[in-house]
Amino acid sequence: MLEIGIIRNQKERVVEGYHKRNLPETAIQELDVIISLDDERKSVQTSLDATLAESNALSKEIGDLFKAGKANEVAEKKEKVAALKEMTKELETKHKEIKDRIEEKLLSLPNVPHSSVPKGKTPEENEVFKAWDKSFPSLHADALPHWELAEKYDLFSLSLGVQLTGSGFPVYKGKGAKLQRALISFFLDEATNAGFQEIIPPLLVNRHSARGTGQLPDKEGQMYYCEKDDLYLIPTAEVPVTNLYREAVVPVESLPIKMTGYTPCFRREAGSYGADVKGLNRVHQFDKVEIVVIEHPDKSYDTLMSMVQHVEGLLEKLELPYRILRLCGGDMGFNSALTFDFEVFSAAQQKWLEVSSVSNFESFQANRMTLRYKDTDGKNKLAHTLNGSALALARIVASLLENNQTTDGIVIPEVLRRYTGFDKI
RNA sequence: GGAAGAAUGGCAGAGCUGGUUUAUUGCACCGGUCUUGAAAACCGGCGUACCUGAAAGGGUACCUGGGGUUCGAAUCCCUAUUCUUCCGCCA
Repeated sequence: MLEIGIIRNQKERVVEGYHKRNLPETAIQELDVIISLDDERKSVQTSLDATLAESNALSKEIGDLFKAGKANEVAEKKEKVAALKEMTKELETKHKEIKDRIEEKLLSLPNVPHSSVPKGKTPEENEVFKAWDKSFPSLHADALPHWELAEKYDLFSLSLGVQLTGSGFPVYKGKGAKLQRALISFFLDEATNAGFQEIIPPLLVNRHSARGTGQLPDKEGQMYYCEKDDLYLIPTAEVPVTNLYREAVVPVESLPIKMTGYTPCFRREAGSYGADVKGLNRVHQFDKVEIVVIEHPDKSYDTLMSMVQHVEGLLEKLELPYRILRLCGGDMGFNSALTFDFEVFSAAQQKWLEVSSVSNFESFQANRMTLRYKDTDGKNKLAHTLNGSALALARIVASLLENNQTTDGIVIPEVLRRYTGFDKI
């Protein structure tokens, strides 16, 4: 949720940013509506506070009269307070109504893109921030896509998942299962070695948490929901891990707070279809190691770059061909101010697969969940939050299988062998 | 699942027979006195959000969340949530 102060004081920057996102003019006009609603809110509060002050004073006088034994003089004052109370009620209702309307409008506005974000509507307009300048792996003639490799080596099965649950819920088996576990351990070890504290969070969250990181109301339809208990299955570890600091005030010295967590992720992916959903390209349940940072506003962009480097390191170590994109305004998520996407090249499918997304949300999430730090001047200020996948498993597995296939098996990257215990599938 | 009790400021912990209450006190923290320095002792300060104001200041709300009674509620009533203890069930 955008800070109302930013809308009031930096309106030009907001408008410019929204143009980069290609928002319709009606969305931009909302800014003025919000400002005038906020003006109204202020003036209503001024009268409300004055009315309350008057009743408070009268009540005190009534108390004093009772004590002085002048109960007979009380009636008139009581009537006055009763009249004030009517007024208070009206003003309170109005005040709440305006506040709710402002909140509702603020919730519907996306974050303001960072100045480096390119204008654009579609993924094609994303900027290649770092291209792959080495050669792609050359596969043998009978190279297979990962879903066929899975069958050939009995690594995972989507049809068994259908039997148990439905489409998009893979069942990993044998070396396929071990490979999952190896990747998770590898990613977690890399993150903890880089100073991220490991967290194992719950996989279901309440609506406050879903709202805190911005999944609600924006992505309600993308989450699995347990109606009976009013809980959501997490679409990413970002949700529980960031919400550990919901409504917290942390000392400035404790920044940055660096956390990592492995969780399965659940996504309904409503509306997806076609070739993109083949194999592990798009599934409803996948494993992911996430990194989350709570940072001082002055340092959040340096931190973003160090997170990008961390993810790059992982892909280097896995020896996968990758590139980094700086997302354009139109392709960037609702909450983000700047996002770098990582894509790995799948040699057998001949296409790039998104395996990580690293973003700075600035104060957008922090404002929604009131996550603050106590500054050296003693004031509480909104922190910045950042997160990134490091990494999402299913597509890494897909590209690993495809890129590393040879005529006599699939080669496991060197760094993973101590986790898998085998060097070839 | 059943029964009883509890939820107060960074922490501990009063108030809870309704009326000089943001709230006794202790610890922590900050400033000062003393000291060569530190500790101790003593003195002073010490919540958050919003409104108003150039500022100093003034005002309002907040004692888990929501609702109610009352001229007036931390204090009474209802409700939700969480925690503790006991009983039941159980990986």
